[in-house]
Amino acid sequence: MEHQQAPATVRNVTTPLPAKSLSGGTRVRGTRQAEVLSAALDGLSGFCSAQQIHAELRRHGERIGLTTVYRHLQVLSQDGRVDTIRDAGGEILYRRCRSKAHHHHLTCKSCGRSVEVEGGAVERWAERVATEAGFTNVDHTVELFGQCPECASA
Amino acid sequence: MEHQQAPATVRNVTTPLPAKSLSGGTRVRGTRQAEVLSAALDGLSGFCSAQQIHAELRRHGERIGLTTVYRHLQVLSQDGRVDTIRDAGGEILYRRCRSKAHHHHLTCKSCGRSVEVEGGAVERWAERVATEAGFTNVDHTVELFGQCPECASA
DNA sequence: ATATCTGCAAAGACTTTGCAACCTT
DNA sequence: AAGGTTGCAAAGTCTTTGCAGATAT
Repeated sequence: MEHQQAPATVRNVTTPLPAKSLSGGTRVRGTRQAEVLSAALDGLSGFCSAQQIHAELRRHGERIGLTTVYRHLQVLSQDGRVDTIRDAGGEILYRRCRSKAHHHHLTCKSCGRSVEVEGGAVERWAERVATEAGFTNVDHTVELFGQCPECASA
Repeated sequence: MEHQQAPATVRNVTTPLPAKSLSGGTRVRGTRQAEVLSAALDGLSGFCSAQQIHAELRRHGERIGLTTVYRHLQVLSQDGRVDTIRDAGGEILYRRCRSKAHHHHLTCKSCGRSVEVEGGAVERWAERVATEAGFTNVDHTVELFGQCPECASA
């Protein structure tokens, strides 16, 4: 997986290409599995692993293979339609992007729910620190973990 | 996979290594492997995976098994004597801690070298954002990646 | 002498790939 | 009918564990 911020040397001028009727939701090939997976992602409030999502779908009686789940999530993340992070165990966790802009996540350690936070300040800090060290083309990963209000009171 | 980053010239510094009398609770046995691995870590300027370190040691003629490297690194990280991060591929990367205080890393995507950066600004930002969302007991992970001066000019 | 440490082989966990059957267009 | 899609099985990664033999104190 490549963490590459948009290179400043992008000469690829606007080529919208709305081609397919990408009406808001997912439009790939109208397969049952694709839709079901998409719906599952919409229902998620926090990050989940491919295996968790798969298990959940099966539990609901859906007929879908783990391979398919992995393949869809892979494509979706490459297209930037889902965010991915890695948990402590190295598993990849997925979550549908809410905002299109660059952002970070504040995830609850207990329930897994997460909120997207705007990180202008961090962005500027990263840029500054990098410049001071002579580094260029800087990219960054930032994740916040804590306990959400609900879990804290419980 | 082709994780050919970090040249990580492991200098075979025959560190004197004070006569194995670790104060405190941890008692380590003075084995050749343990010393060699420790020396390798001291020579690292950036993060390296267990496999890279192992390969490097073997290249230098050291007789040490991959299992042993993994086991030592595991213990060292639990004791907080080495930092660990995960690369994009999910591999665990290790590096001897330089400063004891809380800090973050700015790592070169090309050569793997890294510098520790002080993150007061981020800490404050994280705290503020978390509080605004009602979260408590907040923790965070921040990693910066870019291209160092040397690699940029090369 | 003996509690540890080593390291090969095998097991585990997660993810990707090969490929024949299946389904949508 | 054509071509993308699916999913089982097998392969591939990185990492951990079982256990017998080697080693430090």
